[in-house]
Amino acid sequence: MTYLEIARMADVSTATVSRVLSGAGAVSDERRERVLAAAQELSYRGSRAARTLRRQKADTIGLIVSDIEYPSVASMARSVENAAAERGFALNICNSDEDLAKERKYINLLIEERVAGLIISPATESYSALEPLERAGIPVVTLDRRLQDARVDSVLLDNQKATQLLMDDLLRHGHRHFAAVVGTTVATPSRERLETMRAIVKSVPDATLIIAGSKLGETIGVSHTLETIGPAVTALALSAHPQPTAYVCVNAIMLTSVMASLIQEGLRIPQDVAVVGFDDMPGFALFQTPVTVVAQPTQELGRLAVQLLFERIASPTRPHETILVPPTFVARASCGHE
Amino acid sequence: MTYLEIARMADVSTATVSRVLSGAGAVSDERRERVLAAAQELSYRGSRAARTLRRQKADTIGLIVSDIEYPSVASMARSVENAAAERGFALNICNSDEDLAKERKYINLLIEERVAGLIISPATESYSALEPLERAGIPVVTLDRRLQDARVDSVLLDNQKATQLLMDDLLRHGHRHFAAVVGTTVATPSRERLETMRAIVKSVPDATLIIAGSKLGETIGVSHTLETIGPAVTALALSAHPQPTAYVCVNAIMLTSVMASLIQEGLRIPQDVAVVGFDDMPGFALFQTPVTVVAQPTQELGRLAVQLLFERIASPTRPHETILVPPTFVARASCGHE
DNA sequence: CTGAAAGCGCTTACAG
DNA sequence: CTGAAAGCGCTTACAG
Repeated sequence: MTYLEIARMADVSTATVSRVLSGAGAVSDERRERVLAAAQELSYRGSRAARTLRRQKADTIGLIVSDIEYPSVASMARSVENAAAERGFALNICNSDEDLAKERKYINLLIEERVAGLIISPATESYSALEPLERAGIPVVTLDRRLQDARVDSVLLDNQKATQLLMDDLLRHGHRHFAAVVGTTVATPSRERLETMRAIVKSVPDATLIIAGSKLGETIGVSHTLETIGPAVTALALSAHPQPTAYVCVNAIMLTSVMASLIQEGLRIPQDVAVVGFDDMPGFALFQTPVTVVAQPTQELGRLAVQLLFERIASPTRPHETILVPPTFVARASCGHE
Repeated sequence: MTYLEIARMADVSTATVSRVLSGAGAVSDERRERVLAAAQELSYRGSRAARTLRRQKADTIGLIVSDIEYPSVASMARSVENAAAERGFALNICNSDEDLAKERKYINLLIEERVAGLIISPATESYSALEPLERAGIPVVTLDRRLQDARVDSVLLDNQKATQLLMDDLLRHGHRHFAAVVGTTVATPSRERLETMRAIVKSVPDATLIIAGSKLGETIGVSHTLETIGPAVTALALSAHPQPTAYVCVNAIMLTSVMASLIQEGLRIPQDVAVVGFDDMPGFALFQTPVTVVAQPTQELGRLAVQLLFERIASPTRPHETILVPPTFVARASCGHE
């Protein structure tokens, strides 16, 4: 099961075995054959740990996401996995649940794994959480999010544009009173989308905006979010003056929960209130009121993140880059009355 | 960054450092303090590769699923991750896409990682794919699926019971002509559900059953499945004699796709046809026709799989166990007319 | 193109 | 409770 056994069987040195099996270094055809035959014969199975220890670097990249249960996150993760596999790299996926302590734990784990690089949707926009990675010399790309200071490469949706698309449509449908349904506003998507909404609302006479979100850490887990966010948002919004007529939801799960609560309150969509959101989801087209959303090109986001990461690995000193990916507006019925 | 540096700073041996930091072996309080202080001071970060190489076993377990983009799969994976983390184990998640070659590749990868155990939803029910794991001495639990011969521990839904619940309801609603919407029938859930449907249909006079599935390997990826399965199933079913009035779908994505196609064909649900399925999904309650399903307790399935795996690790020779978890019937509107 | 040899950072009998 | 020393399975300058 080790190079030594193969070396003996093939009557070569372990160095030669390594050169053949790792694909690095020139070996004569004749010896190569013998090594390959011996490896086959012994049904040799390598030790990634030995290789990693010796090279001080694993053939693995890390991926820290908020929660892979979210459909768009799962889609990005699949895309990252495929792109990593194409390059011969394994992928280590971790869920932070927007929890800084968990994020720190997983960052430490991945450093101890000596991953060749890390793609992360950081729980905050502060660089400090990522500092240990820099000290460990591990390249980082942020996905779906970015940092306040551009000290890493980033790939994310053009949130400003996406929000604009949604708001334009709602304004065109006559809406003036908005509710922003967000989770933590410490992370990029919610913060950027909320900021854009604020700016737009400010520019429209008599328009209002309330923030109907959850406290940090309250939206842990899809099923929990599904249960809690709708009732919380609905209670807040229905007691506001003026009451919002348009709900803009930061993701598909929150949207589903909010819509269910509004319907339960007896409100009709879109006659009484509009409900739109970011992220498409299978089934949104089949809802009793089909859901208008801006969709993220999740596959492309994942692919670009991997591409950027490997470019960074290849040239560690190149200037940092931020790629903003354009959203797709999917007009269905939930955006409101004329 | 290594034990040697800590050992020097704390004026102890590397053996003592190891005993303190790995938590194994008795060390005097005084020395323990010194080691901990030195590790802190040097902001020490361990090498999992070194530990794994030395112990010939990683503090990691593997999880091979069909496709984590499926909502119920993601939910199980999260549950497995949490249960593994509780025991101090990292988790390595791989997607096989029901592809035997990919599955083999990932099994090899996890063997080379020297994982302490593997939880897998195998792409077939044959034991042979798992044989390399036995040779490598890696304990295995199958999740959501089982093998033809009970040579491993298994945790899965009670598919017979689940199918019975769905079929009883449809029969009560007057349906006699059924379409089974399945993916590959090589894997457990589809096979067991289909078999149960066959048996039930056989026992009801004049009842018919058609299999409206996809060829093996055709259902790769959620978005692809979503696009292709509905049209394929609809085309087949609408040309059948007699035409099915009830569609039983093996998972939430297929159900969504089939429902969309049927509606597009002008059929009303449930007045013209009933559509029910396995696996609940966020939003099913908000569909224009809310969807009747049997839900899987995905969290429990994941938790039980980890529990079984660690019991197997602790006692490798105990008899194999298969846990059948009961389904939950969620009656909504799509199950049909009276 | 080839091999001898050192060494990556841990753990673990073994002896005391 | 403690330390010296071997060794897990690879890779990689180095010398030829």
